[in-house]
Amino acid sequence: MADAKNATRKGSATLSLPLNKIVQGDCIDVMNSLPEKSVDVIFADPPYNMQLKETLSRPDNSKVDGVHDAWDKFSSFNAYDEFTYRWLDAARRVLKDTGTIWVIGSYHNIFRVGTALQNLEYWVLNDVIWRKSNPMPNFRGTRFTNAHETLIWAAKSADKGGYTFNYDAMKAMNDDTQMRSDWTLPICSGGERLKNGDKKAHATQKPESLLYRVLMSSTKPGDVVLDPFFGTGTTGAVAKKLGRDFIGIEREDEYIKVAMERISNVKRLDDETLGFTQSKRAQPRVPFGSIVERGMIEPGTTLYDCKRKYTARVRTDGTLITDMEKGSIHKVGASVQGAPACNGWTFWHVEQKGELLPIDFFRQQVRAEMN
Amino acid sequence: MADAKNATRKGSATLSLPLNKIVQGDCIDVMNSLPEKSVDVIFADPPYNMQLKETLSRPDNSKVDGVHDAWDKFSSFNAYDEFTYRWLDAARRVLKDTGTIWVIGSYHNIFRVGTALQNLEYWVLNDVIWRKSNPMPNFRGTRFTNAHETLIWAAKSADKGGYTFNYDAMKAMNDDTQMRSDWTLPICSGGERLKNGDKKAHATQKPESLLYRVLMSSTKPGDVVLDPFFGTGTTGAVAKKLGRDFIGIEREDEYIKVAMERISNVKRLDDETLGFTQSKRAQPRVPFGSIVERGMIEPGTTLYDCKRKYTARVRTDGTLITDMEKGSIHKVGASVQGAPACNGWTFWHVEQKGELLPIDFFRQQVRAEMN
DNA sequence: AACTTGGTTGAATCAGCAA
DNA sequence: TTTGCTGATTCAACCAAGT
Repeated sequence: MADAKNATRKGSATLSLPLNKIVQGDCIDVMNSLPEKSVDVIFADPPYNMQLKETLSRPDNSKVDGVHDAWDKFSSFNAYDEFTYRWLDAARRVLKDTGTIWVIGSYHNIFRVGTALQNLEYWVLNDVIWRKSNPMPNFRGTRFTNAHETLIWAAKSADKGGYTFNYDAMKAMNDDTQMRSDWTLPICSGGERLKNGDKKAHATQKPESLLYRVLMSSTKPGDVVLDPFFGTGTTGAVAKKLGRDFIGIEREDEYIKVAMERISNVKRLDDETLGFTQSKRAQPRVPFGSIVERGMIEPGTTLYDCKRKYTARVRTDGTLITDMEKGSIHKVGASVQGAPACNGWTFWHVEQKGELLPIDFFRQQVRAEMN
Repeated sequence: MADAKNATRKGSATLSLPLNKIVQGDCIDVMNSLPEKSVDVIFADPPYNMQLKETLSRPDNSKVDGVHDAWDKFSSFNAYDEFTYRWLDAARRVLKDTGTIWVIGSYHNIFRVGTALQNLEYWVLNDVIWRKSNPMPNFRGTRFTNAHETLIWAAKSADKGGYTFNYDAMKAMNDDTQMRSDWTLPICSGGERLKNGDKKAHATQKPESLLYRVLMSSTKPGDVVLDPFFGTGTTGAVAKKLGRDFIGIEREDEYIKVAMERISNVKRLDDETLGFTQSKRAQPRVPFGSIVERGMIEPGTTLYDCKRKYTARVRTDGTLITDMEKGSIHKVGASVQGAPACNGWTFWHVEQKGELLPIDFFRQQVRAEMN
C-alpha cells in the first residue's frame, strides 16, 4: 500500500517504507523522502540544547554590541524555532490523517514545541507529565528539584478524528480507573542503561517503560511508529517487543550501531500476549431488531428500567412503544426519563424468573456467536 | 519608598503603590500606571483560551458547567498571543530586578505563555506541575484524564539574580527532602469555594493551598505581590494571611465585591508563626567561633548530644576535640556518630541547670541581635 | 453518635458513522 | 458538508439525609 502510494507521487524519491530499519541522515530530509500519510504515530525526543546558533548563518549585521547576550539568546530561540517548525512540518506530511504525534521535552524547549504544534494546526490532545520517581536532586538549592518532563500528544488536526486511544487498556493498566495525564515512572538507569565501556552510550536515553505506555495507549499491533530522533533506539526496541513496526531516523553512526545491536536482542511478544482490552466501540454493531428477529426477545414483551419506574413494549420491528412515544430503544429510553440521550442497551431490562436482565445480555450472546 | 521612587520618574502617573487594595481596570493599563521596579512577585492566572465547542454531559446525563465566560474568548491564537505579550511586557516593567513571576495555565495556553516569557527575556527557573488529587474525569473516554495544570516560574532575566527562593522552608514542608517540581494538591471545592447563592462565584477559583506554596517558596514577609487577574482574590487572601502585601487588579465589579468581603475576613498570622518558616539561607551565617568569641560558650565547655552518648570539648578557636578527632562542630558531630554528615548546631548541646540546651539557641540569639 | 446512601461537582479544546 | 442515529462514558470530595 505504501509502495503504491509512493509510486504515484511525482518528483519525490520512490522509497517504500523502511519498516523496522534505521535510516541514517537528517530527519527532515529523510521524512521528506517518505510517502505522505504513511505513518500511524510519531514519537520524537528532539534535542533541546540551544547551541544551534553555530550551525546557522547569522544575519548580516553581525556587529555585536552591548546587548549581545540578549541578541544571542533571541537568535538562538529563533534558530531553534526554525528547526522545530521544519521538522514538525515534515512530520505532519508523513502522518496519516488519523495519526498522532508525541514530543517530549523540558521547560527549555517544550513551550517552543507546543507553540509550533499549535501554529502548524496540530490539535493538542493532552500534555502528559512524566513524573520521575528518582530524579536527579538539585545540588545548589536555588530552585525546585526538576523532577518531571513534559510530553505533548497531538492529533494531525482538530477536524481529523479517528485517532487511536486504547482507553480500556489504559484503564486496565491503572487499576481500573482512568489513566491520568501524569505518569510516575523511574528514569532509565541500572541494567537498562546502555553503555560504551563505562560511559553512557547516550546522554538522554529514555526508559522503555515510558515508550511502553506511549505505544500501548496510542497504537495498535501492526501500526507504523516513526522516531525521527532515534538515538539508541528505545522506541524501536519497545515497538518490536509490542508487535508494532518502527522506522528510526538517526544521524550518528555510533548511536545507530548501539541501537541495531540492542533491537536485535529484543523478542516480539506472542500474539496472545499482545492482545489487550478492546474498546467497546470497536466491537461490531448489533441492532436491537436482530435480537427480536432471532426470537431472543418476543415481540410484545414488556421492558423495564432497573428500578421498574418506566415500562415499554417491544414491537415486531424492534422499536419500542409507550403511551407517549415510539421509537428506538435509545430514543424511548431518553424520552421516558426526559433525558437528552440514553443507552437503551443498558437502560432497558427484561424480566426472567422475577429478576431483571439488561437487554445488553442478548447483544453479548450475539457477539459471542459472531466470533 | 515607593512614593519616592515614583516621584523621580518623569512623565508617568505619580501613583503610590496601592498596597492591599484591588484596583479596578484593565491589567495592562493599571500596571503601566504603577511605578517601575516596585513589585517583588507577580502571580498571574490569565484566561486559558479554552475554545470549548458544545456542552459536555456526564454519563448520568447531567451537564458540565464549563468555562463560557466572555473573558475567556479570543478570536485566534494571534489575538491571544498579542494579549499575552502585552500584559507580560507591562508586568516586566513593574517587577523589581530581583523579582519573579508565576503564571499558571493548561495546554491550551501555557505553551504560548512560555514562549512569550522566553522571547521577552524572562528567564525560566522552573515549570511546576500542579497534580490535582481530585480532577474532573474524562467523561467520554477519549483522552487521558486532564489531571494537572502547569505553572511557570521565571526571573526577570538570566543575568538578574538575587531572587527569593526559600529552599529550607520548602524542604521542611516536604518532610526534609527537596521540594520537587510537581505538587500534589486538591482542587478548590467544598467550603473554600466561594458562591453567589448556589452557583460558583468564579469559574476558575484556585485553591489557597496552591498560593500558599507559591508565596511561601518565593516571597518574604513584607514583600509586595501583584496579581493582574485577581478574580475572587485567592492571592490577596493568602498574601494577607502570610504577612505579604498584595496589589490586585480586576475588571469585573462582581469579582471585586466578593474578593473584598473575602479578604476582610482573613487574619494575618503573628510574627512568630511567620518567622518560623523563614529560610535559613536568607539568614546571616553565624560561625560557631563567634559564639565562643562572644563568651556565650566558654572555651573548655563540654558539649553533649541529646542523649549524652557522645561528648566533646570546645577549644578557643571554636573547634571541638574528642579523644579521636578535632574539627568543626559539624565534622566532629559526624565523626563520633560514624555518620557522613551532621548539623552540629542541632546535634550538640550545653548543660545548663541540669538541662541540655542546643547550641543553636545561641546562634538564634546572635541573629536576633543582628536585626 | 457512627455509619451508609445518594446527589452534586470540578479550567473540558470529550464520538463515529451512515445517509 | 450537514444531519441524525447509535450508543459509550466518571473520580474524588463534599454534603445532606437517612439508618
